[in-house]
Amino acid sequence: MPRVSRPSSDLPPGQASAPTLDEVASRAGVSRATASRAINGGDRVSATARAAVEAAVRELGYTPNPAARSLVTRRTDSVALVVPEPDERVFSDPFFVHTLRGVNRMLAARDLQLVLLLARPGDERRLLRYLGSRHVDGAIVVSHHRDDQLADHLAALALPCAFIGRPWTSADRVAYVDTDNVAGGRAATELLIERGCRRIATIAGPGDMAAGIDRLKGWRAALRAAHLADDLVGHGDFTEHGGEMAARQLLERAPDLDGIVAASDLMAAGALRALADAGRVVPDDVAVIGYDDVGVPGRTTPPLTTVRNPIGEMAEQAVRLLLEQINDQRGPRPMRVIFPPALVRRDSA
Amino acid sequence: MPRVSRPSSDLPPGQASAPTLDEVASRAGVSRATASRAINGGDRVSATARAAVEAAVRELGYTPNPAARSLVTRRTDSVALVVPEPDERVFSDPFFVHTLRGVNRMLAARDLQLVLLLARPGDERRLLRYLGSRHVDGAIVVSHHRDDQLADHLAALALPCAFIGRPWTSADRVAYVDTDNVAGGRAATELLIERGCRRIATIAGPGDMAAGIDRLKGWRAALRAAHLADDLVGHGDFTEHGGEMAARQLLERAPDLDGIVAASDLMAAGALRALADAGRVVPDDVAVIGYDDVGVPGRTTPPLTTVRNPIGEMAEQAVRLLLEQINDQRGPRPMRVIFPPALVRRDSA
DNA sequence: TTGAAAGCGATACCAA
DNA sequence: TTGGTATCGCTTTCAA
Repeated sequence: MPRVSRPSSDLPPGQASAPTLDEVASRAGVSRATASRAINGGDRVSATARAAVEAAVRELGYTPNPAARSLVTRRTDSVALVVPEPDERVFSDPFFVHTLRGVNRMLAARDLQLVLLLARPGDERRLLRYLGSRHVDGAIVVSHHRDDQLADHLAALALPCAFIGRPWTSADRVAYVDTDNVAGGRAATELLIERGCRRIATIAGPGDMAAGIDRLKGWRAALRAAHLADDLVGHGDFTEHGGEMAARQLLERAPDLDGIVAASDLMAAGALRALADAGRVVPDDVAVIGYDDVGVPGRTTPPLTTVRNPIGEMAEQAVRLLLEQINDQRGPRPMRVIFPPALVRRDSA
Repeated sequence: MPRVSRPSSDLPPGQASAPTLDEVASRAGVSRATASRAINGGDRVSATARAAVEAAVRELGYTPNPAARSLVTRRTDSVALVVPEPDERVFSDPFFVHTLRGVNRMLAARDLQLVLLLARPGDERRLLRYLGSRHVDGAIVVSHHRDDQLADHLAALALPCAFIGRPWTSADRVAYVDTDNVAGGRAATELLIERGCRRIATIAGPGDMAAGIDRLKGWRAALRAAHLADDLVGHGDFTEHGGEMAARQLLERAPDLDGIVAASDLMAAGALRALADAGRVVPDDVAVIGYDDVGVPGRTTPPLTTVRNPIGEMAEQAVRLLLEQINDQRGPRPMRVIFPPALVRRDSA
């Protein structure tokens, strides 16, 4: 049992109720309307009035009541980041963490607050209810899975939204940013082929996420174009452990494999570990290439060659797409930004 | 350059403006007041009226406007989770991730929304402005550092708040939950002593966090009580990499060390790696003990003996402390809940 | 440039 | 149990 203690205290009796605009106005000797203008747009206010209001604001420590404000502006100045992930896996993936930080930074720059919506499968109703009641001006959705049908629901809500990563359904009805994952998978595979690999496996991502499917498709296309076998498919869940397990199995199935295309850096790192355990030298015996290029690649042994996902720009564009919808009163409308993949060569391939 | 495309679309013209309580009321054939009662408290409403209102709500897809509601209730029904961490490190620490999830779960159970406030050092003003303007009903603060003086500021704001981990300052003015880190550090060290270790090092946490300092203090107390040397102090930053580096240095300084007390599991995992590289067998050559017991310990080789931090319960109690303040109109008042440490024996010590 | 006044959409008091 | 109405704090016409 925990120890609970409650020190005796003689704190001030209650919360000093926050000052209102009225108080600011009367202290500044102007009307509430003028005070409001001085604080906001600032247009059409005399310098004297503005100065007086600003002084009053400072002296009183005034902050506008956000509820009152958004009741009339119909803006909440906050944006939801929706993460439809049941478990904590998402937080251990640098891709997601950097996305979160990128989005947060872009929003902060525009004085918008991020509201984190962690949605477990059962929470979906809650989630939609929250979004539906306009607590937020819009939503950014990451790590989207096949079954949540989030895009359908959001499109139906007519709530401005932007997906990071192409949604499974309603891709023509909602805005999203993505990289060309097919091209990325293909480029990664072609690099190994050029290097001389002939027995190339892949560790694919989850089958219920667009990125996983697309990168696999790119791998397959490259192999077929080169008339190489495309039977070596392992499956991981974007985690390091999953990548390690998958690599072990692949090595068992095909001891002659000489290349691995992993659908994420974390999985590639796991594969490196499995290869080291098996006594294979990277890249001489087996070349390995990852995906994402964030956080992981510099720290592995050897440093990972990978396909770069421009996370910062993706977050930036997602916020831009969202704001366009929020500001254009016409409501949600589809738009997409697709980034080309970029190979980053280090030492693993 | 990214590819931008904007498919032609013929979407519905604009957002159907959300239905208001008035519309619900008139559709149900009752007054707005009755409709409000039926939807909320539900007390003092006839069964007929209630049924009519509920039907109207369903047909119209009505959701209360949160801004209007909180303008009068003076509640926002949302709570901030404040994370004063400059970098993404915090997200790679399972301790933090589980705390986040625990808090989110407890809040969701009470229909409160979590608002994530990631505060970089420069953002401190922004942060306080946000909290000061009563966007949220209260705040939970984790991963608190010496320099941010957050506790002082929050106490001054008179905003209900609860810290997870004892705050540096104002510990007597704000509520917090914590584990007894001194006792934990001591217990961990005593375990190694009982095991027969005589040259025991520690990898301490950051010097600007209470948990880091306290665990170090416990380690020192145990060694002194046993008349053993307490000179082997390494420093890490709660990361695996930091733990590995610290362990390497310690091994160099004291090749005869036979025990390591790490202030977090992640750092212990790093130490395990360093020891393996150095050819030391754990626990026979060197016993290792971690701290936290979440995520990491089962996955290391060998599995980590550690000190358990009851994260779930801590999150639960933090939310409870916060809600007590929110519901008792008397405003913030200090309270603490301290959990006793619990050793979890596995194979590393 | 300024101020008076009309909402925004809910809750809650008070009579009925 | 119900309905009328004041109120929450702010923005935004509309006249002056």
